[in-house]
Amino acid sequence: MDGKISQIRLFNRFYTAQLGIPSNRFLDSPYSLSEVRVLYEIGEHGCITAHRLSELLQLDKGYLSRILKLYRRDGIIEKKPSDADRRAYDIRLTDRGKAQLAELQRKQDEQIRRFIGSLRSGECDRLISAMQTIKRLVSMASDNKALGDRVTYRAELYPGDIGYLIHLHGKLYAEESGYSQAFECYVVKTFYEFLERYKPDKDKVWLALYDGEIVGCIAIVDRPGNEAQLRWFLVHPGFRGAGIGRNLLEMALAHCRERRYTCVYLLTTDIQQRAIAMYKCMGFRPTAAVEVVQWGKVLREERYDLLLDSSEER
Amino acid sequence: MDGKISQIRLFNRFYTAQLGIPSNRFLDSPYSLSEVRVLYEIGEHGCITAHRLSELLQLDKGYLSRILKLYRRDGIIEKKPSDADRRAYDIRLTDRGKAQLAELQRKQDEQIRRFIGSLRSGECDRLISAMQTIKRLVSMASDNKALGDRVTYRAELYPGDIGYLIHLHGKLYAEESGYSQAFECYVVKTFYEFLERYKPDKDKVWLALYDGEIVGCIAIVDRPGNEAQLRWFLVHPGFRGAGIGRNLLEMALAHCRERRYTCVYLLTTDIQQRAIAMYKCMGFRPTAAVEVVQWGKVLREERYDLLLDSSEER
DNA sequence: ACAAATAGTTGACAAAAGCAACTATTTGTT
DNA sequence: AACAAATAGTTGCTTTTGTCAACTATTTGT
Repeated sequence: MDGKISQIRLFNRFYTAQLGIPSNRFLDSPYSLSEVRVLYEIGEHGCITAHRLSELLQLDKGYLSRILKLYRRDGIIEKKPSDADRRAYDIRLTDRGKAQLAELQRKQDEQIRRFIGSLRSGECDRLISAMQTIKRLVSMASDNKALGDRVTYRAELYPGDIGYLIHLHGKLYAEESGYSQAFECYVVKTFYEFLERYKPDKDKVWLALYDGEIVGCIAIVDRPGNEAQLRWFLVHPGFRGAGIGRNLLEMALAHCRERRYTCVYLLTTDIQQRAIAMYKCMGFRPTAAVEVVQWGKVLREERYDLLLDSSEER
Repeated sequence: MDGKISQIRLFNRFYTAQLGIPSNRFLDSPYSLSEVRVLYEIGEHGCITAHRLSELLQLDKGYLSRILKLYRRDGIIEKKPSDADRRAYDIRLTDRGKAQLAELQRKQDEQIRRFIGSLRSGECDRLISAMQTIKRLVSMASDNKALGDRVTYRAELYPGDIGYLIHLHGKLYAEESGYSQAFECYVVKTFYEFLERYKPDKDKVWLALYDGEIVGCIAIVDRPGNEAQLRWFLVHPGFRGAGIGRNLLEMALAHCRERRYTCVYLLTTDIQQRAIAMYKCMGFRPTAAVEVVQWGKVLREERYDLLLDSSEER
């Protein structure tokens, strides 16, 4: 945790240094940084009052008043008394002001262009997506919005999803349970078999997505004897404890009830205590167990079953 | 491209606003932002001259001189004439100065802690990794370092790699060539078959990594009759044109020569013109072709062969 | 050996930002 | 409806922040 904090502190320091923050005469324009920020903000809002501006930019209203006076003198903005409140004025950019703003943006763009000129497109894409990530997370941290609201679910597979699911299984089981590479090979095999005899009307995969990336999944595989197997249940460690696992499980079991399966079973190992607790909570009961040496570990492979009473459906 | 630039411009604006840049009385300390930046910089260097400080922080030397005077008055720093240059002074923090700096960092950390308090660990990890990405890319853009230097190669598979390779194939072929999901299933199958009869001494996979992430790969699969098949050749679109593909191909072919294969062949489709050009350039020649309807497209599947003359080895 | 450059200091000054008092209006309370 | 409290905006005054140029003491280059 402390490491994370100092990382952020370092980034802030780095970025302020990069931007060369305390720079006046912003980009050769006759205006200072604060003045330019005002210009941008007016441009963004189209029409705005001084009070709102000072709120948004955290500027002293006296100071702001002077900046606006300057802009009016230069023909950048025009003020007209607000209809709603005759103490206040609606401020908007004149054509000249719009031109000035466009010119500023052009200069800034030019600077950025030169700056990223040496980056390859893939690197540039990474830069931008990293910036968007920060923007989103930073505004989220202040919004204090719950994680659950930012996670979406999808019951469809898009190209790349299967590979990513295999990737997650291989990576997370290696990191968390010390499984060897052989486990990932096994996962490839299970997916291969699944895809070989995939029945779209019966088999189903649900994904939990955060910011477009898969952070959880679950699947139901049709088995002989009107049974269903629950597979590939996984939630990314950084996103656990927010009910994502529960949501996935509930979606999968709802599907099983709807399809009138008589029984849902799953195979797991004694290492997956967190998942097992959740299975038990949903009504699964252990029905078989066997010791195996697999994936570089000695494991107790367990089977859990949940009998579905379709009469509950009424 | 213009979209990328405006994204970056927006981020800069957003982040400066977030940091609340023009704030004096930094974090309730008796010092201003500029003064604190000086304090940080001295702390970081341990011992530094005023000239170097003004260079690093882009501060006027007169202004800096006054800041240092203030710090000396407050017992934050001590100056002693430099041994090397008697015009200059070595500046270091006193114990009191170190305490002051630590206190500042503590306050800043506290602020950050409160700030990220509402984030889940996975989100926080994303935030930090995004910040590191930006830091790295931004310093790289000014370093003007070539991409090639930032890409590493690895001839070993770690857990998660296979899944990620399948993911990349599924995603990129869908995006670039319009292949359907079925293609990814096919890739899963090819990997399944590969892993089933994997011969560590003969079969080989090479990965190109950028910032720890796979951006390219190639593999050699042992085939009957002393032949080798070249498979899964791929370079992430954002990283093409930097010689990564060529490097991968050369590594793979060097391996084939070393293992004294008589022939290397590969299967591709007419859509992959970019790869085909590279194959041809390395000496591959078309040997067979067949029209197929596959993966949602009508494709011309082509086979290319490269005969290896082991006498060249001498 | 001597001109040019460099590290640091200081005085004078301009720009940026904050504070408080003031006017004109609106809002809320009884 | 009357009136106190709050709000939008302006202005004068102040402090803080930062710039510029002149100056001293030393080092560097030729």
